[in-house]
Amino acid sequence: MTAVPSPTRVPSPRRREILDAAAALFAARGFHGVSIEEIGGAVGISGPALYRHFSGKESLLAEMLLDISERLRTSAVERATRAADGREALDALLSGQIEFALDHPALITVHDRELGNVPEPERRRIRRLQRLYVEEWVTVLSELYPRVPPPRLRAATHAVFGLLNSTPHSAGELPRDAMAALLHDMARAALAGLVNGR
Amino acid sequence: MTAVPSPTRVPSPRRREILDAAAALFAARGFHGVSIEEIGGAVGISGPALYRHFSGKESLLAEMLLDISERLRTSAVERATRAADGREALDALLSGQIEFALDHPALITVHDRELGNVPEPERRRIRRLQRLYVEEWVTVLSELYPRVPPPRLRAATHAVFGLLNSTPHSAGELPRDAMAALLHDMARAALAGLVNGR
DNA sequence: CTCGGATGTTAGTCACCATTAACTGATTCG
DNA sequence: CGAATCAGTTAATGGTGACTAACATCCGAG
Repeated sequence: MTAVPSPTRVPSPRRREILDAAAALFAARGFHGVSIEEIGGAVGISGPALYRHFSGKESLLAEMLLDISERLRTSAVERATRAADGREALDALLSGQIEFALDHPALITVHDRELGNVPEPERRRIRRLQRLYVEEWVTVLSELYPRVPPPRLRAATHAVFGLLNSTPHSAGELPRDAMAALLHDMARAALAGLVNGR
Repeated sequence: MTAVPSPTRVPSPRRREILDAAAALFAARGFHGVSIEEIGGAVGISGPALYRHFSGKESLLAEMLLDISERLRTSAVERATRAADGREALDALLSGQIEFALDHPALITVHDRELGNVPEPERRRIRRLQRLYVEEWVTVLSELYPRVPPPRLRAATHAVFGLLNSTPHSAGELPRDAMAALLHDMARAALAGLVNGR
């Protein structure tokens, strides 16, 4: 009985390597469009060897999404609490999400595409983390725009995520720094437009 | 030899029904995550009966994406040419995209998710239509913001699409009209932020 | 030195799935 | 009345793919 390492806190480099390769493949052709054999091939081992590292294809996906959700949320909490005021907190959240989206477009893609393929125990946990991440933003925004009701802020948050996560679509259009600045400015303006209305 | 009706201009109600059901399923679990049997089941017929209407699963997807791309683009061209000035044209484009995104979230989802699963002759056509759609926006925007270089406008356009297409994520947050107005305002503000910079 | 665990490999197995074949009942139209 | 076409049905077929089994190799302790 070879114990498959569960969500341990010290992931072997191999596991991470596999997760990265799988993310790129899933982003390109979708979870069901990629075979175990291909994922293995992408890291130089072949097919069933993956079962030495993950208990199955679905749990590989689950761990991938769980990891992404956790990284996003903990980073958000850290950044928001470090900030002095609301405006600074918002900028910190924006920078965090933009950095992540620019550094890991494949993860962004998989993250909002493949939740429906995660089996049920983990699906709930991922959803929970995603909700917490959104609520982190809503909290910051409601300090900044106290007159805007929370459902509106939630919708606005999702809209901003959509804006920031457009990076996989506008891949080579601009150099990284210019893209980061553009997204930051547009997002901030969009949120300001929230309160100005028409 | 039963002639399978190709992209005809008068789609039978049955075809449309099948396309709608398939779109919902693809949006939920991805192209390869849905079986022919399920698609048939969703419209009350079973499995192979689909081949009376489409020549295969891939061509079903191809037709779906082609139809979406065409609707988006022709609507954009019509609206833009009908408008009096740049500002009006932009508002018309915004309204069109928002209306579509609110009415057909599943189509939006499939549209930017599944292009990679369309076989090659049609893939090119779809890409072409998508590019034309983007260029329609870029044209309008470059009239409105003549000092902003086109690559920047293109990136901004993708960002705005991301913002507007967030509707599948913020499903029940707001009533439809409020959501439409919110998205419109945020998008316009985001684009204005394009030129103001910081 | 050797034993055990970690990490691979190749060769099944078993399910599922897209597609085709063969057949059936309606409806239309000549 | 037919005959053809339309729109279904159920029963193969063939391929692919996730997962398991059995076997090999490499190391690092004891």
